[in-house]
Amino acid sequence: MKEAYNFQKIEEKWQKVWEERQVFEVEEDPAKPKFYCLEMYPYPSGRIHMGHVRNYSIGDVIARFKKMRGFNVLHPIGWDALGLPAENAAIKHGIHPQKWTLDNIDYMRSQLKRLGISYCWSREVNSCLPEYYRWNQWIFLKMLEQGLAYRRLSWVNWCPQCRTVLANEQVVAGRCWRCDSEVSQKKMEQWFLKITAYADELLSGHEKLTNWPEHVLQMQKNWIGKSEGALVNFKVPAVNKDIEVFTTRIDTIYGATFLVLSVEHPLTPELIADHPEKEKLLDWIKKTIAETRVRREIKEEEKEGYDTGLKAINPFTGQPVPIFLANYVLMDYGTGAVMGVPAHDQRDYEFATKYKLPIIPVIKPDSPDKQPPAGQAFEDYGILINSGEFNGLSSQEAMGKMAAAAEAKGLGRKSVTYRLRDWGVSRQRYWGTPIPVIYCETCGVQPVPYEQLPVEIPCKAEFSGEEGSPLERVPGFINTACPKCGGPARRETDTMDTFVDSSWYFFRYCSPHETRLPFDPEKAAYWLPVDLYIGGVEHAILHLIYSRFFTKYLRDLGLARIDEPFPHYLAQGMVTKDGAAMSKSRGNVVDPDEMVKAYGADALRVFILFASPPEKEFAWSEEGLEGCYRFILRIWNLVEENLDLFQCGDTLSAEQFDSASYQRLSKKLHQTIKKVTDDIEQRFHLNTAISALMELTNSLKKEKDALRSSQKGRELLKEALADLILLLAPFAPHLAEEMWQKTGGATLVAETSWPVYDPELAKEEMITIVVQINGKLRDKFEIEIDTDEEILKAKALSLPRIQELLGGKEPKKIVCVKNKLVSLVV
RNA sequence: GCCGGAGUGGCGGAAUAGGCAGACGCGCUGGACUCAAAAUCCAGUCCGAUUCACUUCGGGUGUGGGUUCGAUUCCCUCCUCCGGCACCA
Repeated sequence: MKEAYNFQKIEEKWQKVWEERQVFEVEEDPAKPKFYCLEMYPYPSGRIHMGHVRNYSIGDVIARFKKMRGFNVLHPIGWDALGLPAENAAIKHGIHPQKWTLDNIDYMRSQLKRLGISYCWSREVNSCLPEYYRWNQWIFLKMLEQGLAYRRLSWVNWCPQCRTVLANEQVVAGRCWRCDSEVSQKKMEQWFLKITAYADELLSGHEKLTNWPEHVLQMQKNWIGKSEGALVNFKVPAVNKDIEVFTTRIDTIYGATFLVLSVEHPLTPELIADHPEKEKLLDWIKKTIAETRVRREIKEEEKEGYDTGLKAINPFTGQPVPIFLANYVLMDYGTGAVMGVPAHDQRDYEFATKYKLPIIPVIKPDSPDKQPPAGQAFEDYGILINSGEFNGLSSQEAMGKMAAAAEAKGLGRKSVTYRLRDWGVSRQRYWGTPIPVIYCETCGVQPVPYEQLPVEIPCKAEFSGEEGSPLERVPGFINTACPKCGGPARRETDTMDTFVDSSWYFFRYCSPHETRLPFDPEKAAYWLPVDLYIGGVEHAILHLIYSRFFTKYLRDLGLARIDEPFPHYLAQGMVTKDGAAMSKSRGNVVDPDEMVKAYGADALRVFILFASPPEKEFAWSEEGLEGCYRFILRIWNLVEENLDLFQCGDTLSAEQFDSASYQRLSKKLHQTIKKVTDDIEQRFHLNTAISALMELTNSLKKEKDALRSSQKGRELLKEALADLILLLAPFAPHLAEEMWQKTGGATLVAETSWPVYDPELAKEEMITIVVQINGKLRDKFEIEIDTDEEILKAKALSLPRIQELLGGKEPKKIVCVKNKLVSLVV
């Protein structure tokens, strides 16, 4: 009696078994090779979406596969549980952020379990619990001690909608990355982490990341933005001060006919102190600062500047040059001051033209065809002219010599500048890690002593949505005693950017209940680095660069022993429907719950892995899902129909051995094992691995009747079915467990070894040789593998069709490739 | 503007080292089963010719060129789409 495929019953059954038997719980085991498989932990927004299903299904295939291959697999999950939406929910629906978050986690955990992902649940990490975020505070204090965490007054990106400060990375095209409202500028005391101290290593470390997608490395490179050049001092006799500029083109310095300072430059007030139109200037400066940096970027405004009336001395020419203030110079890059070389820089050219400043060419193109069109600066390298003793040198030679000359005279030096800026971590928010700092009127800024950690988020607070952090209105939180003098003091009310949490959570998984340190260094040394990290490319810059920074810092603290946390990063593609990313506003969201209900977790997993390779975009289609459901059903029926083979005692007596059929299936089986293994292990092409399983299933269906008519055939059929079940296990684990049990498997599939193929049996013994004439396919023939080229040639020439086409002519040339083809040229 | 990635049937995609383009799946067409439908099973399905037919021929991987006996694959040109950066001195 054939049993119908009841996925609901089967999936529930095996999820329970895995949980009860703690199949995926792991401990360090030096005897086994380890494998740390990690997917980006989710923000508990309420429900799992298809992007999560894809991310976690990919990871689960790898984790289950590695386990079957004998690895000690760590496959953890947790929750990126602090953050803005919880607070918004509190404002909107009056639910406490903690309750909202914990409820969401409970539901999403159940969803992940329903998908059958093989997580080690005892290591679950939750960043909104004090036992986790106290270590954010601990790390922060360590950084504070070493000057890597610091506080300064700075212009910050301010989102009026979210009423908070945003990191540069959270501003996208001048808008808030979350709510899309326009970002303005505000000056505030802010905490920063000195990621720039690691700028060079973050860049050079890329060399070790050979298993990262090229475009992600490129994005990080752009973000770090290293540029090598020189710092040069221009003296300003009128105020007896120096203005230092950064330039990557010191070879053009003889053409520097003016200086331009950012309006925010510290010397600005002094320079305009005696300006006749001081008031007008101050107004303009105010306006320019108010106009956000961000907005300037969008509009690419016309360059606008004011002459301060003062002169600086070009240290190379000795000539005085005017000093301007202008809107196109950024204070937070380089020194906030640049030398204007209008002949060789397009921006300076436009500025000089507008304000009628002299344009002196000092670089000549090394070939006439490089001459730029009229109205444009010549920005390429070339040969120096009008440059005194440096005339005739190439730009490259000149840069070294001129920097050395400047240095010798104490006028400058070689220098490297980065676009990367320190990481502003202050947030005026409630649902975040409190920054563990106390302000005392007498003692100033005091760190919270380690033994007082954690500084907990106070339970009671009001969520009115008014400006400022809710923490500012919790007296019990704010008012405290100074740890140094014991006098009355005030707590910092800013909380940390949630990217701090995710910068080290992968360490915490190694020892999630550690109470003395953020994590146990010995355990971390066993598990780390993460062998495979899988997640969306939207985190290519932020999360992945912060995590690399934290890893290097934790290494320097002596806690970690690795330089890079994720040597292998698999950037998973987006899930789309109707040509666009799934989103509520577009109304094209497909709910995983409904799909699991209708087709089962196994079918959903198989489909989401089958329809495109992991790194590419994935287009949702319910027909496709149905197709995968049918595939699963076909396997189920195939196994059901042949269950008798697994019963003890062979009752079938027919004996008609079909050798051809036997050979075909045997070869197909071993080739499939090879292909599925290689596709998962080496290429992560899970889609082609599944298609190979489909092919094997089709072959089994085709050959099964012929095979069942002999003892030997039945043995092979049995073996093939058993292997098919094992190969299927990483993709459709519930189905595999159920069928494995039905066919008499004593162990759990999850604890069974991966099938091994016999290379001899996987080999083709006959191979098709293609015959081409002038590159066109004209005929083909079958021959034994590894046949000598001479024989191939003879055979090809003897083919009637080829002889006919040659018409008695001798080929001019014959190319023979073993096991491939014979190519004739006439 | 600069940097990176990608363009293959009606659709998602395959071709792993330069060697039979279109595996596998969806969709579609025809057939079987059925009173009928659904489900299932079988066959076909790149385009255009050609043959009663087994067939045979031509074209074909965004465009145009190049290297090669041979190019989806390597090189150059251009087009389109996607992503990142963007007054960075």
